[in-house]
Amino acid sequence: MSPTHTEVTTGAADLDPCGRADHPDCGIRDVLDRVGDKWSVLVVVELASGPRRFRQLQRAIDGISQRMLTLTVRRLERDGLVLRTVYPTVPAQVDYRLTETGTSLTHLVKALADWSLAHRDIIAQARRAYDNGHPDHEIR
Amino acid sequence: MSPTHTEVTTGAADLDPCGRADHPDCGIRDVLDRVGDKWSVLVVVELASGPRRFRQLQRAIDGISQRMLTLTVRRLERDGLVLRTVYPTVPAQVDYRLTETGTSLTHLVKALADWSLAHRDIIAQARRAYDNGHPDHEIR
DNA sequence: CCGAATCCGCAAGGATACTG
DNA sequence: CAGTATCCTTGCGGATTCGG
Repeated sequence: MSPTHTEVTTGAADLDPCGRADHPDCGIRDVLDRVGDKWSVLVVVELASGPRRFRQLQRAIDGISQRMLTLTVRRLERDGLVLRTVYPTVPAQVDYRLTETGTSLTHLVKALADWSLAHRDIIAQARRAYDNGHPDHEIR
Repeated sequence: MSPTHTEVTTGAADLDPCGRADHPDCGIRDVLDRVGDKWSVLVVVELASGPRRFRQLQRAIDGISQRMLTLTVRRLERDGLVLRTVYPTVPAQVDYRLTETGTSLTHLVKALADWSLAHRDIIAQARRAYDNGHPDHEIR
């Protein structure tokens, strides 16, 4: 019981990821709604190495279906992250490449990958510890 | 602007978000599977401002249900990103705070938020252009 | 106040078949 | 090759109720 806990504000906005000290849902939801899905980031990663054609992408991204690749790449195109170019050859030939905006995203993705690799062991260890301490508890 | 498109493949691996030049699915899937869900990042954001109790989190994060807050916070705890402390008062009182690992994530989240804000207008514009050029096409 | 447990709708995503 | 169309399963997540 600590009724005098005061407000937690304490002017401690130094670590606030948002620009504001209060809690607007920032633009974070936007990014996540855009590339937080199952495949978008992987497409961006693949395209970061250079332009790719449809089948190339599908082969490179393990487990993706044509349907999901189509949807994913269409959404990225719509948001202006990917440029889609159709060559009127026969059979049809299409290539995808990152736009300037899309390329700017790759730096973030790299940072994410770096973070993941840097903490994967610690996280795995934390999981084992948790699961060990909560034998019967099912969380996932 | 892209007057001289040049080859993005200047030696190939310079922009590769992964550590490797080839295409392993890096650790990106790991991060996204962990915090790519609907609420995790928002919880991290809120906790970045300091420790919070359950109800505080729920009130701060607009629209989240107790169920989702519980699940989210439990997963974060399991992964060692959040520390959960129970005070044996009555009624029960619990607070959540970021661990070192969790705090290290906030920097990434901030970068994400920054990117989002910096590109939101361009992306919105790209969308309008796309939707304008594809009137009847339904992508979302 | 802090949850766990249950029910349930809905949308994401996989599999398959077909077209240009 | 590069998609489109259709069906169908899975599980996320919301609403509600009950317990400590």
